[in-house]
Amino acid sequence: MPELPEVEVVRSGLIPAVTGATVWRVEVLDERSLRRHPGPSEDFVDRLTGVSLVAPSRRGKYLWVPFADAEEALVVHLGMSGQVLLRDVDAPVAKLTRIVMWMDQPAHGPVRVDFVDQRIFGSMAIDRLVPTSDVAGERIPASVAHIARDPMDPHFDDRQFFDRLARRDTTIKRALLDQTLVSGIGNIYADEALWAARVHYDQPTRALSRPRARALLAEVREVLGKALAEGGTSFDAQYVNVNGASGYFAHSLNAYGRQGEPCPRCGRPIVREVFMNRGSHFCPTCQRVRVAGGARG
DNA sequence: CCGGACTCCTGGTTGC
DNA sequence: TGCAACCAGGAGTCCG
Repeated sequence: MPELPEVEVVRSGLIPAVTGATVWRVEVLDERSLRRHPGPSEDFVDRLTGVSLVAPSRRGKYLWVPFADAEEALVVHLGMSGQVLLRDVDAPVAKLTRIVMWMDQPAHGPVRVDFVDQRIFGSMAIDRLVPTSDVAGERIPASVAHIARDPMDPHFDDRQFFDRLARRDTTIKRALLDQTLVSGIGNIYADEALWAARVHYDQPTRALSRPRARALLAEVREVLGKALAEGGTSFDAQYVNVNGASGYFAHSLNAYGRQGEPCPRCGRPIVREVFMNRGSHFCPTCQRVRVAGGARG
């Protein structure tokens, strides 16, 4: 499940290949990967063929490559299983490849960018760029404008986040996964940050004290930052690859996928419960629901 | 505003 | 061994 760190690895890997590149051919092998493109695949191909690209941007789990005209961008979401692969122009096309783009980059020469996606929850689309509501001169695809800034964004407003969190009548993991409140966090890093901060996934946000909320956000940044660092070290510039949980970050997980194994902090077994139709991994000893004014749950 | 159900999807795993 | 059922879940939409 690609989350912020994995998407950022893809973004940074794409920089040398696509910045200043001109697209000269596009082939859509599976139209389902264009589900979020408003129009038929011919429209996607026509609008992308011949354009020049600038350096890719990211917000949360969304990635986009603006066109040099600054009016539109190629928007990418990896979904559950999406990968962006850089290949030689005549390399064989891998199984499950949904979209293939050929481009020329002045310094790097010809390159092929393949969008591979097993489960097809990911997508590519062309969308117009609109100004952001909070930073002058900054633009974002219209379809991404509703997504909140991520915690690694220099313009992320901590205080506004805490205020919105406190005002919400919901529980903390639901809030962490709500991309309109804070973006980039998925199931894996939510469980990891909650474990690190000793917060139960079903903790009501209104009963989460400001200091504990502050500590949780710090752990979110710690977890994402660590994953970014590990992704950065294992990244091969010739081959942009994302494998999510089974990929490079799996070995450093404390809670996610470790049900039955001892909690690295207290030694008691990690438990997995189904919450929001996905697995929640936590230590029932370290992570307890607290109600306002006391400890219990 | 909130949450639950539903939808999209298929390789790998489990169970009989 | 064969095959069906099940599982993983990001995000949008609809509905109560």
